[in-house]
Amino acid sequence: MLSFTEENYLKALVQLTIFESVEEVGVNKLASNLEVKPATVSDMVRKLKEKSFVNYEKYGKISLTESGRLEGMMVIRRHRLWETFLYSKLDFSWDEVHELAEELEHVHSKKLINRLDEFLDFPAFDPHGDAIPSAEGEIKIPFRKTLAEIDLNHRHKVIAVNDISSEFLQYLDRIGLGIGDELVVSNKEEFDELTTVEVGGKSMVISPKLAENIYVICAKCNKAKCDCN
Amino acid sequence: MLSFTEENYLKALVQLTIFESVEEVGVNKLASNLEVKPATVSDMVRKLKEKSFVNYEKYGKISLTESGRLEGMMVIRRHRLWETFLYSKLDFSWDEVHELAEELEHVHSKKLINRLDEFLDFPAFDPHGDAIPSAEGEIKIPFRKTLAEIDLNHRHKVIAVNDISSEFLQYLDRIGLGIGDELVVSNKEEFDELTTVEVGGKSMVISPKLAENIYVICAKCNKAKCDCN
DNA sequence: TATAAAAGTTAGGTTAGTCTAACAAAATGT
DNA sequence: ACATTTTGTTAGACTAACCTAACTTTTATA
Repeated sequence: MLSFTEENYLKALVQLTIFESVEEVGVNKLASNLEVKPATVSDMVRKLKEKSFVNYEKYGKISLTESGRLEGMMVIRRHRLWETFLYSKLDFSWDEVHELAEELEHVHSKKLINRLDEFLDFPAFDPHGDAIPSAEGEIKIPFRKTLAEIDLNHRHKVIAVNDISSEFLQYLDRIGLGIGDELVVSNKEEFDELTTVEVGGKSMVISPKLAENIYVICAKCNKAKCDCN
Repeated sequence: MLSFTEENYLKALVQLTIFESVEEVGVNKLASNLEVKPATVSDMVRKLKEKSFVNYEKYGKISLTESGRLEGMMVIRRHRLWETFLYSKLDFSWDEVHELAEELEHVHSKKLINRLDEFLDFPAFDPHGDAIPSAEGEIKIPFRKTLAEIDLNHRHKVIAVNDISSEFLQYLDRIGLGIGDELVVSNKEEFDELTTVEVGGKSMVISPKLAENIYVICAKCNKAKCDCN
């Protein structure tokens, strides 16, 4: 069984490679991410290599093996499911949940986490709008963009919101925008950064602040990093 | 902040002293309870004494200080609340919950555990029928008796059951006995240990096996150790 | 009450995960 | 292409929690 520490290394590696769309990462970067010294990482990486969780050669870069990737993903799955639980069942605010989930994520039990998943009704995203990996360690929609970042006239779908306070959700409700809606940005005003959005045959103007809090993916290829231009 | 290990020592001390109604306990007993060697306990107890969690003199007995008692009680509170959560919300069976709660009990957050308490509707007992300490570290009904142990003609209330398998609960249902019911033992047969119980105006005969699995308290003073004879 | 048994302590060793300090390799920039 | 900077490694040390083996104190019993 993996130790608390080993799990944190694998989680950090997933975040620094897979979530950043790069293959490998250096010792220094991993060390600063984990807030330990490079010397410590050097040692630990040797241990993780022996256990076949990473590929590594002296003075080289670190990359995850398949089993390392899976273990790291499982930690992230647990983290995000617990965050969702704390937020949606125990009424914690979205900014409180991370710290607690750092502890809860290390409880190892596939059964527990799958039951929790079911109890939460198989959520796709955590309260920060990050996708929750499946029990198989897959993230269907790994990358997000905000409404503020997408190209004009390209059909997108709302998948999550960043600020999930009830006021924010009520505001979205009032203007008629919700998770799952498909939309197109028809105009972005340089001068005041107002974004015009077409949704459900209607047109609405959205502030930069609002746009930055709405996550979308390409409606056609179901990815944020899409190439279906 | 207390370490995982220190918490386990304090939890064990609560179980070996308070729950057994004794003041103090020896190194060997604590060691065997924790499944470590006496030498290890000797060291650790010195550390706990420095932190004022226990009273201890060389070659003497170990007892909890008030702060040690409180910390130990908090671990048990967390353990029992998580067990209740796993059992009543995630559909784990009563024999599966203990192991998982051993891990969950070490997540430190007063806020989390109090929210969980609220979410579970302030349960008084965990799925094994053990009382859950309050946020102040108190157990209102610290001692339990089974139906097999109580005096004749003294009104008691069913507070919990030991075996909480669905078959057992279904059996209780069939014979018409449930949590909260008030009853009186009208007869105990020496020969075959059958117990006759009066409940809701009806009389029923109960096997020793069943009686040992039903926890009761005195209906008048709400305690198992009652003096209202 | 002397002595054997039980209970407890101490000394020294191990492992995981961290550190600092000194060193080595690789990358970068004129 | 060489010097400098960046990056990574190694050696040696520390702490927490455990161990074994040898020793000491307390307790129980013949």
